[in-house]
Amino acid sequence: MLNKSEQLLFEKQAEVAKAIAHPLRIAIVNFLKDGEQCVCDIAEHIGSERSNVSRHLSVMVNAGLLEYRKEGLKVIYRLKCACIVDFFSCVSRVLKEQARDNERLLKAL
Amino acid sequence: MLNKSEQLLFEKQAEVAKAIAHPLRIAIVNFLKDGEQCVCDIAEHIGSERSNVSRHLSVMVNAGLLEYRKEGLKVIYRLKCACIVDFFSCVSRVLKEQARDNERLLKAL
DNA sequence: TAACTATGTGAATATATAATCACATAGTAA
DNA sequence: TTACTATGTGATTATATATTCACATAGTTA
Repeated sequence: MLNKSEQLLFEKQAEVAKAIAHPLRIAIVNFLKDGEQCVCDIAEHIGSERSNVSRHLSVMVNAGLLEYRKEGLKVIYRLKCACIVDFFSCVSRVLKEQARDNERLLKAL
Repeated sequence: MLNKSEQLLFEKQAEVAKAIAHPLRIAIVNFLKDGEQCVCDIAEHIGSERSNVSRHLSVMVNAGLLEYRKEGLKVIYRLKCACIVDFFSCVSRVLKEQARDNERLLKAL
């Protein structure tokens, strides 16, 4: 059976994973890979309401994925850890494998 | 602005990420790192109802994270891709960074 | 000062996800 | 055959998450 500290660790890990697990947030992370951006430009880039983007950003800040600085009226967000790229390389491998499975399935029909 | 194919990719990636982003599912993945297991033993190990575990397993199968084989009455699940380890190494780095931040904060008080 | 802009948040709603219980099914063993 | 075991699923409920709109706030500019 799982002990308390394992449970706690898995909960923490799940929080971080949840903070990534949304299409808009993944789009934001991909945008920020190329450099820091203000809320307003992020919202325009991903095509969503500023208020909504603002909430998604705060989810990621709370999870420790992003950090920000203020510059006049603007708030500028950036990736806190470049290691997030590793995450996507893992996900991509899963997706590629899925694509291969689908191909095999099609051929078998 | 995001184009259609980018949007689709981010949705696919989010699906995979969501399939990992739950404490019980992370516990399951960690258990399966040491080798394949049947539903019944997984349920006992993580301390949850079999029906619930069964659903979590099917979420991960659908996302392409797990696969299974049947052996008599039992259904035995295993990781489909060992690369999932990379994902956790990324998450761990984020958590370590958070811990460091907290330490700094404490010292400043 | 007043008007403006970027951001964030409360409240409401919509939607998705998780957990539980009861039950169906399929294989096993007597 | 009957009784048993492991698994999965329908239906319900509980909980969490996402979105939108209206508005408040803070800094900017005229």
